[in-house]
Amino acid sequence: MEVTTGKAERTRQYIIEQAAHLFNQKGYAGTSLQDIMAATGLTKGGIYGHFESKEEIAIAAFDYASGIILQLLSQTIGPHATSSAKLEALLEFYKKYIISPPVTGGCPVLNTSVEADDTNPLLRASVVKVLNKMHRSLEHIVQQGIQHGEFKPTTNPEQFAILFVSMIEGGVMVSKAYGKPHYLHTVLRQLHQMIQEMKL
Amino acid sequence: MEVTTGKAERTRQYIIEQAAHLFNQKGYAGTSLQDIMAATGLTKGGIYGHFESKEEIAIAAFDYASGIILQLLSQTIGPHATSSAKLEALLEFYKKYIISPPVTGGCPVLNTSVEADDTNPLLRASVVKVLNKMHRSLEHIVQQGIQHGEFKPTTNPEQFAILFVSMIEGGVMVSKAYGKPHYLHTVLRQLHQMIQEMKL
DNA sequence: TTTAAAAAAGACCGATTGGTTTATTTTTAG
DNA sequence: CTAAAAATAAACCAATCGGTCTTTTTTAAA
Repeated sequence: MEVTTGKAERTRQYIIEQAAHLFNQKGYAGTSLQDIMAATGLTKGGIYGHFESKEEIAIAAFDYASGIILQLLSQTIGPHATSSAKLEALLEFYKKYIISPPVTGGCPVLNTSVEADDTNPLLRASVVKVLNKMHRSLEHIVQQGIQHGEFKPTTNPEQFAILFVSMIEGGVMVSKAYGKPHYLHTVLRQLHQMIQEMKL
Repeated sequence: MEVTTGKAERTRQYIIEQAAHLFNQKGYAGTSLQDIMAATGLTKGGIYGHFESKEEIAIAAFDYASGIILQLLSQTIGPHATSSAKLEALLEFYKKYIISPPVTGGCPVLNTSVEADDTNPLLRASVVKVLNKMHRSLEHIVQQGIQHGEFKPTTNPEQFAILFVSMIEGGVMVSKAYGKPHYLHTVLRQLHQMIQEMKL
């Protein structure tokens, strides 16, 4: 009976973690096996003992990176009772996002989506899965808010979810381009106002 | 006195045009000289007679691609008299954007920004220049709208410009990830509403 | 039409790419 | 403690990378 994690699994996870930061900064095409070798301190043989291809590493790395984000988002909304408190907490989370992103290189969903949408169907599918989770989670929060008489019944949960994700991803892109948090902050302020207007 | 364009200049322009579509789809790192050779029908020698490096091609290609967008945006707002008509015309422009993008691969500003922000300072600088132009143009439209008594004097032009660009870029990213225009359309509808609320 | 100059072809370069194979080391279970 | 198994190193592979150089072709002016 297996109690502790085996060495292989730990090494595999270590490779994924290091690769995630590389891919998120330099992209899939821009990251070489040499880069991953240097970052992990492993040789090619050591790496290919755990993965079949560079693509498999990339997919695992994206799942890991996006998993971190999803987990942090979950932790962020968890402690709050009301829907508006959950949404405001998310805004606060993203306010810190640019200054110290959980995964170096910014938002893995944004980065991977832009690189993969025309070139890598598997990665694109992974991106869509994560976007779906984010949308569903936001829709659920708004839905709850309506049911609890916190938000106007005319509020459209799907519409809000799309706006929330699009605005934040766009704000992250612009802020990263400029290297200034100010742009994302403006977007977050607008989202704050939109949340207020949803309230009864 | 020079009347017509020389052969060299025409070929250079042709390379830039072909490369622009490749870079916009596959990215800088994902596009090889072989790709450009295949797309142009030229050999390496023919290409490097016009450019010193792949990076020089990439920068010229981005300037070309973003130039097309800026020109189309200018043409879009040109014919309209009022500020709100100009802004609504922009929304209409972006509605068609995903279905038939002027440059294959989506938005060059989004694509180049995401790939270059951590890796290529020169390309990033080019992106910032284009973003500045877009922001200034939008600010000017809103400014005019205020001065002509069309928009509320409390309207913040800079804020609107940031929101406009961020929302559209974010909407484009999500729509391209899903392969469905619906997401961008939702964003455009929200922007339409925001424009209405700016009116006196 | 000739001719000098410009443009493009194509061979070539070393370095690097993703990936494989074999030998060696390390781990782990009996 | 030991032997089987797992993990890693390191040499190796063909293909491709971005880029250079020389030769040939094309262009355009005289």
